[in-house]
Amino acid sequence: MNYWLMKSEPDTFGIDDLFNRPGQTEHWDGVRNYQARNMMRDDMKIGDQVFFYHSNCDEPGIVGIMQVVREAYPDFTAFDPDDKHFDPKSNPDKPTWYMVDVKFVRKLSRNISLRELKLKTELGDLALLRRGNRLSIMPVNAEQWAFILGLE
DNA sequence: GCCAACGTTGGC
DNA sequence: GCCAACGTTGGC
Repeated sequence: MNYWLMKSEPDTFGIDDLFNRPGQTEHWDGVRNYQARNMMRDDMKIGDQVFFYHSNCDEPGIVGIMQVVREAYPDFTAFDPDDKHFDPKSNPDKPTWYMVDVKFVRKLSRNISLRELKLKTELGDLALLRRGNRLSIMPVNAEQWAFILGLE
């Protein structure tokens, strides 16, 4: 089993939005970065555990846990001209973009903030903390996962 | 709102 | 294939 971290802006889709979805499940659409897509398409498996990270907000940080419940399939929002993430170069016969379905597992008892994570030398290799990192999906190794949960 | 970092685009 | 211009991300 693998561990991941996925970012979302709480103003757009936060942990509470996932909690309130039917079945507490939602497709993770709108990823338009090849590196992030490749991880979803090639490496994300059912049962993988994912940190839900709130980005671009007052207190960016890890707020909850979800799990992968459906493996990669075409991101249909790329075919919709009215969708914010429409991509005219992607077509249903040969989709460029993929998504997975994720299900709410639990909220953390508190927001483990980016500010706090940066202070932990144990997390030196965490992609989130690397300079200039902009990926919206990134791997977390087992040690990092356990360490972060230990901060809760 | 600013701006650093980085990905993408398109002219050549 | 190079690289300048441009767009986006996301912390601050």
